[in-house]
Amino acid sequence: MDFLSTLNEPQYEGVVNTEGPAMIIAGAGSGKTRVLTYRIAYLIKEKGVDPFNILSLTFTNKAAREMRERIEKVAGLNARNLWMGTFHSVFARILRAEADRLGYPSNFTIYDSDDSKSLIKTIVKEFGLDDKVYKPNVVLNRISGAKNRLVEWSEYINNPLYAADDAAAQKPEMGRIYKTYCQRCFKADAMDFDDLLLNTNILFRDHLDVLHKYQHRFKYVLVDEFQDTNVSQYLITKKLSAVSQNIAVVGDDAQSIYAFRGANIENILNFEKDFPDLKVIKLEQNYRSTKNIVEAANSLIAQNKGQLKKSVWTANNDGNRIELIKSISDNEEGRFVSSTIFEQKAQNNYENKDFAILYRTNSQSRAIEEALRKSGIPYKIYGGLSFYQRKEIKDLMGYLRFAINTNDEQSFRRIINLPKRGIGPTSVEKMVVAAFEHDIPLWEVLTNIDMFLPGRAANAVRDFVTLVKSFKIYVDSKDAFEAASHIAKASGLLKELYDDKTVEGLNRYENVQELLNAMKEFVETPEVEDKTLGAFLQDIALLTDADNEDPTDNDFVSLMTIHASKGLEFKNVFIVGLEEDLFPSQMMLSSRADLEEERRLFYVAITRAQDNLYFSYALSRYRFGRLINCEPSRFIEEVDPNYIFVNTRFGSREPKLGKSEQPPGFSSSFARNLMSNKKPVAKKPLQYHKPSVDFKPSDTSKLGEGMKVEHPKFGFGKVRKLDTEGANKKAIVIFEDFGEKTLLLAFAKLRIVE
DNA sequence: GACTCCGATCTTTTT
DNA sequence: GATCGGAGTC
Repeated sequence: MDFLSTLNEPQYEGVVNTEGPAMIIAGAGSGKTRVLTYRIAYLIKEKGVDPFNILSLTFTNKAAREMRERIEKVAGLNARNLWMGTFHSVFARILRAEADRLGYPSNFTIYDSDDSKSLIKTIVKEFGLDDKVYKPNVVLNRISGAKNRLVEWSEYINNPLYAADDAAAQKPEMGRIYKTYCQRCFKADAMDFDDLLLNTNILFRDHLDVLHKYQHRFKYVLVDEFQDTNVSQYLITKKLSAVSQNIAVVGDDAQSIYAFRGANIENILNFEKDFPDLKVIKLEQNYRSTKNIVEAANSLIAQNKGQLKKSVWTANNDGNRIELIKSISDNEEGRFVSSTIFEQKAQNNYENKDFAILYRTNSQSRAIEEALRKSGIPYKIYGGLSFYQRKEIKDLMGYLRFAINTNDEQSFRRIINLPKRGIGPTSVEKMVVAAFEHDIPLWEVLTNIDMFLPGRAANAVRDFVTLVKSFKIYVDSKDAFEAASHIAKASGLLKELYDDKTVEGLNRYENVQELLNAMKEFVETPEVEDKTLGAFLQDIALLTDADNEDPTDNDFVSLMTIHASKGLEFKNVFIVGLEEDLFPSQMMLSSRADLEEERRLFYVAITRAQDNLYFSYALSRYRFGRLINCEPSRFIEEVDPNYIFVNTRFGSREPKLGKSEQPPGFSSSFARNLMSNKKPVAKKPLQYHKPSVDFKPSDTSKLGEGMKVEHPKFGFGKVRKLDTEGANKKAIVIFEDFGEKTLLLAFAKLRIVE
């Protein structure tokens, strides 16, 4: 085993201790992936274990793919039979195989969080509740939290503790919503993300023969990113390895950043309890970063109270100190980042792909993006609105999903009136309710529509049913690409997009083509055995954007959230938007009061960097379309100042803003104050592009034809015509920048200029 | 009952 | 800067 010679002592231990339970605590940059891959390779080559008997669970599909490739390099091609993937994808596969045990068909649909949220929204509406109180996000989080602790709705409803909790939160109907939500999912032959784990637990709990089968099958279980697993996931792995005891978990408690999703650090403690003769191995040498970066990260994380004992160190060079940059605005911050990238590339021969810009929230990418575009630096944004979340893609997917599973309520709602066929929300609601009240599948209501819906709409539904039936024939007899192409055309979706000649319309059309291309590729891949549409949908249901592309593939700067950066490394890293309330996030602090998790997030960001690290904050920033003042993040002060070097390039002189970005009231003295004082002084938040005069609808009573007016959105214009007849008073205004608009006077916020 | 348009509202992170 | 919901119209 020549490859073993490259490992250090604890790494070696981590690889060869394959029998019995093991916990590998791996500090950032300590070669964790290496240990995992070598461990699997060692099992196959040295121990002669059949790859078929190894289950390796990772956090993202991408991590799984990378690991598989690396193992194949070391251990040869038979590694292909490994069971490797995310918890969700692996257990979705098992659930499909055993679906009948749970009363599900094996072609069940997987609801993504958008589907879940809209289902919750309809339920809240049907119950006649206020969706301001029962916000879909909040309700879903509550349900998700329960499921991840294996609390099913029946238990939830009967447990007075939960009822008391919900009553205290002014949401007494939560249990009822939970129950209905589950029933609706089941009826639609659908599982949400959490169901994939919960139902696996139920499957293993209620069907011991199935459990035994998989216990026998998976003789070796490996779990990556163990700190981010939730109770539901942990129990699955625990059950699977109860007989063989060959379970290895790898993780770093300092990098646990998914508690909001139910991740539970206590799993680590439970693991020690559940597997008492456990072998603990600590990887503490960091190979990734300079000494300055490692120590800075250590000094930060030392502030956290709850953590395992571990001391990360490195033999690498000191390297540069962390540069702290303050800027006046988020735009300037963007300019600074892009000019620094430019200089670094010129001076130190870095390529674009050596740079990453990390931020707390996706919405922060905009200002950075603009600056990079202006300086002609190629970049790529990860995350944000993912490809599969785009409307046009979801529309087509809705058709495809419905053709596979005609009980999928969410897809049904999406496509039933798209393109318009004269079936409005009232009719839709009638059909869905009918299915529920008569306890029959939705498809049965549709095929016997005369019994449930009178008149015109029924005809439209009949046509729709005929259309879907024809789609099903295609789905059954053709491959994914042919079936989807046909459906895209015959549904009229493609034509509608094609007819839209605006830039966005063109974009949408291309996106749909891209999806079809992906199917073509899928169908033409020789290793893919099942080329049906159903197989394709199963394949992509659990994909995320991050899985689609490899940042090392091409030469561009990477922009992403810190969460998305987990597991990656870059030579140069910018952490931008280091402002109080943004990072640490206001929301995180107020809702869960978990400063430590935010700090771990910062730790993750810092430890992505190999050579150079930059902290950056802006003293004013656009949020919610408004310019607000910001204070530097407390986290900056928590890093030992010995490792930080304050960049004075911009701080020493008064910043100049371009005219277009100077908000009213942004005087040079204000700017000076911002830069010199530690805390910016401003009596009121700055307003941007908001007219100084209040726009009131009552102003419009004095309106006359030919008058010059101002509108908060459209700017200046001239009234061409007033229509004061009848109940609907209208004004037709020709705006200088936006052309002719018809405004309803009851709502129009017009100000008379002269 | 369906459709259209304007204005209000909201943004934490993700499988 | 998108999406949602309400009001008004067809």
